[in-house]
Amino acid sequence: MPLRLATWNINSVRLRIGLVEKLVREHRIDVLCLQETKCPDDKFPMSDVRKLGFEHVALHGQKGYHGVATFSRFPFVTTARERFADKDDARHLATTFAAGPLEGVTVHNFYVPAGGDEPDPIVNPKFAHKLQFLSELTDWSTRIADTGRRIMVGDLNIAPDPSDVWNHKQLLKIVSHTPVETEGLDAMREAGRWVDTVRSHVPHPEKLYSWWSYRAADWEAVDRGRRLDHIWASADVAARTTGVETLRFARSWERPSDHVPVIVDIV
DNA sequence: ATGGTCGAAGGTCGA
Repeated sequence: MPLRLATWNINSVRLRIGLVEKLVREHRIDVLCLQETKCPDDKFPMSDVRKLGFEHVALHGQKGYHGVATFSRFPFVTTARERFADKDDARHLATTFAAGPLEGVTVHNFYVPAGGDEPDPIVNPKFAHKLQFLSELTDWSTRIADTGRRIMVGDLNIAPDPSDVWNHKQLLKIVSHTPVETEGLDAMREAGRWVDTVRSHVPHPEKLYSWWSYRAADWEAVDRGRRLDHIWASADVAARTTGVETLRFARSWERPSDHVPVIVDIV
């Protein structure tokens, strides 16, 4: 049986720990990477996580905002909590597996800044911050490009291709799909020799989304989604992926996150 | 063209 690794922007882990349980039990998740936990480490619902069978837990949280967490059935060591773009935001967590199917593989769990509404770094410091974060991710990717056995997952807050958004032309000036962002993400992927494992299994131009705004009255009927959540891997690990799932129906779970889980199977 | 909804914190901000 392949290992199942999931990434999910949970938008408050304490509010939605029940949905985490549903995901893990119904989809046999072995490694789970969460973003936007919005939870300080000392308030994390650890006993619930242990009850789900995750003996190995790494946290990088802060009060109120951001926050990432990685759980696993297989042992790992936490190898980094890097800071980017001159801020101490909790947006990265690296874990390196010590045993199991991912032995020797490092999983990087990221929550990239959303960037605010106005796609102009001059007037919008949040967008400037996002672009700086992206630039530093490209440098970081360049530094590890010659190494194998790595996975990068998370909410990258960019939908890179026309088939990753409901309307390419209409979103060109909307933060998450502007050319400076999509080209930046492409540059980063190439710098790190990352393989977009989701698109390896669900090729363009098939539409694929992982996020739908809370603001739409009927998200499913309108279906104005974006693919903001990603699973990338070095070529050696990408070659071991046997399939991916994007759990669109999770957007209809009770009191849902605005993002849905994305899952990859690895042998 | 506009405004629409969430969550955590908590006397708003970030998404």
